[in-house]
Amino acid sequence: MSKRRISIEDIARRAGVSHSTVSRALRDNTLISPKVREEIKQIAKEMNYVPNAIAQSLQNKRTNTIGVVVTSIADPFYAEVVQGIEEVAKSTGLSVLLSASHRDLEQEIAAIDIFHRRRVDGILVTDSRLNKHHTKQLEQIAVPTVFINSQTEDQPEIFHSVEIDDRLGGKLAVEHLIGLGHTSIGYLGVGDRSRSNQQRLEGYRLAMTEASLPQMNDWVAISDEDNVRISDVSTGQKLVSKLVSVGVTGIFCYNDMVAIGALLGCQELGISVPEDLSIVGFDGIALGSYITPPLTTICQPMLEIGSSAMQMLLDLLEEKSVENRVLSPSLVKRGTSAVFRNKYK
Amino acid sequence: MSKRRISIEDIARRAGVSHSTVSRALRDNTLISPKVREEIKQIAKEMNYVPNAIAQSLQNKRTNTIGVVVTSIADPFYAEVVQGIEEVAKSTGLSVLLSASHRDLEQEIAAIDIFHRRRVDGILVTDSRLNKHHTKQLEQIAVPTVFINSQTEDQPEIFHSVEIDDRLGGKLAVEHLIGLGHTSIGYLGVGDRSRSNQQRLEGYRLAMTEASLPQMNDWVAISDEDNVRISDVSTGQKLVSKLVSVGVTGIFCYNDMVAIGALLGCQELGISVPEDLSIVGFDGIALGSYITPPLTTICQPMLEIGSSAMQMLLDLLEEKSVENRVLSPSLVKRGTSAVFRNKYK
DNA sequence: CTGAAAGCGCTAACAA
DNA sequence: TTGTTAGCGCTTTCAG
Repeated sequence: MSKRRISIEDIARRAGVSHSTVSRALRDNTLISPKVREEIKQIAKEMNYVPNAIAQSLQNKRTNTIGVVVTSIADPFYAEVVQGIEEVAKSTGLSVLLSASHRDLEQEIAAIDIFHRRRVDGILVTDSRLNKHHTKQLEQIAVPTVFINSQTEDQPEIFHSVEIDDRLGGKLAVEHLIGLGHTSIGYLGVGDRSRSNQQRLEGYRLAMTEASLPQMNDWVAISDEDNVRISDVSTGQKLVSKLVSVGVTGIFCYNDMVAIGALLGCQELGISVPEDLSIVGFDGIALGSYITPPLTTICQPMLEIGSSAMQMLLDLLEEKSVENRVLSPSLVKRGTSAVFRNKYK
Repeated sequence: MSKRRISIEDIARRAGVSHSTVSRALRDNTLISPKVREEIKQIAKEMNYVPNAIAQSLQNKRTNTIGVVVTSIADPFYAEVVQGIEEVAKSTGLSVLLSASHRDLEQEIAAIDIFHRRRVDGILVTDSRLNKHHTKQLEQIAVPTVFINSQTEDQPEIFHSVEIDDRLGGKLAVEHLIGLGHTSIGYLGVGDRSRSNQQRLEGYRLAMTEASLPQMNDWVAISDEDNVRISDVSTGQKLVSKLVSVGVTGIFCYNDMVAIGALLGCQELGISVPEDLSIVGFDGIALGSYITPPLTTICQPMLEIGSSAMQMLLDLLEEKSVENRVLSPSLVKRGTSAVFRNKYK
């Protein structure tokens, strides 16, 4: 905090009033006569007074700060979500503290704990790993918390959340491929995001079943959970050959980064997309539209996810009752998916 | 901050000691006998005590918080820089408040102002628009501040900064193209980033001059500064045709997003990269390596920029003297640049 | 080794 | 309409 700053006492002395008069004047309290109010504000300005938000917080029991836990700051998906969050936070005068969990439960808990000490007014957590064993802790914290796309399978009911309908997304992706005439369709998933991966896979199965299409075990490739942490791109790049070798002509990938990896893998293998293989991603990150061919994907409304989670938090702060939200993703048709054509015809 | 939390007074009462003893015990002050210390810690744990960082800050005149202003949270370049910042901040027990300026001076100032009220210990600003007219204000704020890749042309000496050597970067890019045999080389820049655009252009000119290559005015295309704010990708996409029509065979783009736009533009125009045209970007964002062909670029050490700016701030906080840093970018050869081949040979 | 008391900068009863 | 006084929860002299 450095040096000595001007305080309301300094202003009071200069204005020949008490410090509480200054406090009131600066906050436009109508008890103070308009004239005095203006004078005091003028003096404050002259003295370059900057209110001490820390002292205000201690008194008001409100920090006007929220904490946001993201998996990684450089993750293009959550970057957009955070942008949505920050915009509405800023417009309501809230500041945001940001911390990365790297999908690690320990780090997630540590971040929440720090937020707690700092007495943030609310917390937003993405991709949470918290499960019911932590429910008690969270209850004690007693800070309004909203989870965004939580990875917890057994989510306690007391949790507030904004989520994407992963199962619907998976279904849409696969239905799209089926609509293009594909019948041998694979799923390329990640092992370290239990819930969303599971749901997207369920969507895949659902679509296959509804279309009365056969399902082979080896049409589903999921990266090893306990693997050294490798990037989603590498996952896609490595596993795509496995799927191709068992004859699928369309692949639904867990997300856009995996899909891009798959695309890269195809290039290496000399497989043309979408001529030989159709690929569908998930997320709708900007990157997807810049690659060649542009990626067909299931788009999550990222900004909206962020802004509505933030809005939910604001409601919670005002003690309004809120309802968990499940947002729907939508298909964005681009260049990596095409009508099935039998090569050997 | 909600409800009533456990305070050291509560613990003191339960332990039958004074609150100052508790305060000392919890911070492992050796004045307190080891036995009492342990007891008190035990009680604190049982009572789920969480220290109030706000009260501590008020007393200590230190918030253990830094403020970071970025142009946009979803900007892939600054996202990586912030990641570098956050990592070292976290390791030193500092939390980071994040705010976006959208390259707007007003918003930048507003963000800094809020950080000031919140009494952050230090501030990091990327792409700053602040000029010497604001020097006084900044001096008054008297909070250690480090600028990252500032856009200010007349940077006051009192500013601390970490910058990339844009001119060197530009020179490297163009020398690379010259080395490939290109002689008609264009620059595709942006009008709203005065300093870095200027410097990169200078690097371009320098390389051309040193190679005794001719320079045409219409080989340089720069987006209209006062234009409605359009994305860098659109800038590249729109302006590339202009450059191509005047016969350049290689283009150095202001940054990777512009380069990607240029690439997209080429696709529309039926121009093959790198066969008909070589393109070099700037930044080295991950995205560049996922597109086809992968982007040749001038890479900035993003994580290092972030971590060294943060390190500089830490030194400033410890009242050490610091020296401004200018980091060197480096060429990353990938697929968008190739040896010049005369089509009409 | 421990406690009493002051104070960080502010807000808000309660008085005047 | 304004001033006095008491805290918010903590750290830190200064006594004991």
